[in-house]
Amino acid sequence: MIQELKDNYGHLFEEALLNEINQVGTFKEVSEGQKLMDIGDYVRAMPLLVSGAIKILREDNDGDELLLYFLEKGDTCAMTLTCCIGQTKSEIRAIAEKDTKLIMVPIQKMEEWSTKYKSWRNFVFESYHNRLNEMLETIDSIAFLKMDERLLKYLNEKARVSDNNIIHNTHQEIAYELHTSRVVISRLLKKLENLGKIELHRNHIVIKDI
Amino acid sequence: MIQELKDNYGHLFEEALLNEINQVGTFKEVSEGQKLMDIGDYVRAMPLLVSGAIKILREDNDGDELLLYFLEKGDTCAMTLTCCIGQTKSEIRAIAEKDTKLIMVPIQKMEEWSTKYKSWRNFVFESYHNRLNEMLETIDSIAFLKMDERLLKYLNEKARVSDNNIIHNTHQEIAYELHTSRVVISRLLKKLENLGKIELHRNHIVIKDI
DNA sequence: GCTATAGTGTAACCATTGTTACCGTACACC
DNA sequence: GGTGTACGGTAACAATGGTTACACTATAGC
Repeated sequence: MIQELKDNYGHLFEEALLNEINQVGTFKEVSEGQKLMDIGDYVRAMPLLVSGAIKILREDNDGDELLLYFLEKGDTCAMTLTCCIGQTKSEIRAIAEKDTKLIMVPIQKMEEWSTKYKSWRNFVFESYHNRLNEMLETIDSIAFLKMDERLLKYLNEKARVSDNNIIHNTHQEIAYELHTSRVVISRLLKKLENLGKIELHRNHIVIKDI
Repeated sequence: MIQELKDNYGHLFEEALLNEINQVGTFKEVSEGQKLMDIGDYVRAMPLLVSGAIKILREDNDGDELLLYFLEKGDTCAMTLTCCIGQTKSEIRAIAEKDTKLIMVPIQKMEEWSTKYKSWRNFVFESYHNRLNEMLETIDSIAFLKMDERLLKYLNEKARVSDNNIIHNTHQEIAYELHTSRVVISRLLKKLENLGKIELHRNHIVIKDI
């Protein structure tokens, strides 16, 4: 595990902290589609992403979903951080977007490291910063963009995260994440195909012109 | 200033920290409608709210606005925190919702106090936590609610923040903050009046049934 | 009092998105 | 190969919200 740590967090943390993480952290692999956390769950450990990607979703009382953002390697979940401290329940759902490796750190260490390591404090603050900005991005999209623009942005983001210009999703799945209906997505995708931006196939979409 | 500090932050911070804040902080009063910070501004000090309220707004490239949330006494601006550290520009606009008193703390102290005072660290984390949750609330509203529900929520929130069931705003102003048009707001307000929930007057609205 | 202006009410119309319904096709499973 | 199911295309319609246009009224400034 120490190698993964050094590769992904070596530029952030000093040797001593890396060693501490190595001692108390547990390595975890999750496969695509697996749920890491759900709304209402209590949080007992903090994830440090080593590889892969995790999507963070919000859900309302009627069960309607909405994709908030993705976590990638080098990221951690800011929601978790605050939940740890306040002992509150999770407000979001986390699902592996693809096969993902992460290191789980027990929450008790949070406080201790915040005192001891400046790099840890900076990492935590930076994390909050990134997450807040991603939330702003999300708000911008929902508030200011029309559905076709949101869809295009979504497709590009998906392609970027999966590092692949082929998106393996059904129209229904896309509709869930953008909180709209399958028919609307099919309609807009067809329009994008006619514009030459994508190619539609059963169960996957090829991004041609990003 | 020390009295205001003790009244509003005495339960959070220890004596020593209160004294430090008192020494390096500067007292500031802003009147309703005054702009505290704009998008693109660099941030040099961190505000601790003593009384009043500040509204936080987001704007897109076309100049369309959207209300994100309110800051009230005991709050600080999490955006500021991250901007301080990263030396990045503000992503949001802050305008006094009513006459407001605050204490400005120079950003250099942030790092120092984070090492020295556990209560400061907790305050900062708590702050992030609250702001993230407020952003989630905002996302919920935009994504899952219809305009009439959003309007009702907005009116209630305004009434709560101003501690007054009379809201002194024109329909146009409300439209800006909800990112819609004046006509839509007038239409929906009239509907709410017909339902007996509010009373419409020139330049103000009375909330009857919250 | 007269006038200009800001604020509000309302109708008519349009654009976008959501809903329902139905069809054809690919694919897995038998 | 036959069948059931999931996936996607599309039409028709409804609902919501945005736009334009215009009328009326309260108020401020003269």
